[in-house]
Amino acid sequence: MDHSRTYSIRQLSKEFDVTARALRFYEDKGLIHPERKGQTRLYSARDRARLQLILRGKRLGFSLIEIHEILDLYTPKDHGVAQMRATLGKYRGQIETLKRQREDIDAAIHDMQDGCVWLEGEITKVEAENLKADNA
Amino acid sequence: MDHSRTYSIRQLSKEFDVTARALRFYEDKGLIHPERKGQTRLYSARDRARLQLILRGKRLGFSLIEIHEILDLYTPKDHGVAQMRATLGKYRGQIETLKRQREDIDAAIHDMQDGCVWLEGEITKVEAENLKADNA
DNA sequence: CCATATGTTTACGTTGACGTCAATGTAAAC
DNA sequence: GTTTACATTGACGTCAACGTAAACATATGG
Repeated sequence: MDHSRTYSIRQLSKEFDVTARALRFYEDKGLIHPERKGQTRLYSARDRARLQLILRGKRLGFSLIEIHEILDLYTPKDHGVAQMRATLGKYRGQIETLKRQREDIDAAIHDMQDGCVWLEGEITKVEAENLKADNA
Repeated sequence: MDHSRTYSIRQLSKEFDVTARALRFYEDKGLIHPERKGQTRLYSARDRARLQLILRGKRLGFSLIEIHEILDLYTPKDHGVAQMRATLGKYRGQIETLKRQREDIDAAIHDMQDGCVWLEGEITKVEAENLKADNA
């Protein structure tokens, strides 16, 4: 994890399996701010980290706007205690959101596991009947 | 949880805070199939349960198409052992998907909690400095 | 009897998140 | 030097997931 190297748009898009178009789109929406060497974009390790956060946010079903707000929480801006307290509140709100989401996931996993157990039972049932029929 | 009663479109939309338009849309996409008394829709407890699953899927960031496939897993269709085995595979795949998603969530929660701790530290730091300045 | 509330279908509008060109630049490879 | 590969910026297209508006039926209370 070399912190000083840079990445081309192709390298990043390949590594994370997103299109270059998507990366430019994220930049357009203010989610990443890669440097420019002339015209071409140079992504830093920090940009890479932000991209990881973006993609994780997407996997969790957040919109780009929401992800933008989340990313803002990661960029330190110490504008007085009041601001910091407000940011702290946002952190906690975000944690609550995520926890609720985890409850949803846990419920879904349990449902699916119950379904698995039931289905396995049904399959063994049918197989038992097939055996009985074979022996008749 | 009376299993025999029915719900109007308004009742459901109010209870789950979705518009009637959305409910009709979900029906259009084949996600729910309420009965009709004449023209008007009558939602059963089963439809209500499916709606819950739909909304949970949405909260988890699944598309309506994906949710449709998930819902299919909930509707029993015993078409031979081969089909059941295939369905079992889909169940397990879905479980894996959900578990990966939970790892994402856990990571995000940890990040946010780290951020909280750090921010709390910064705030107390600044407060300490303010105190020092007051005593000077 | 009429207003109000709730229901319906059909159709077009909108927003988000990109995809898909087109026209152009640049840099390495042959 | 020219082809090849990858870069750029617009501009328009597209798909999902609804919103919104029009035009109408049904029923219920005052």
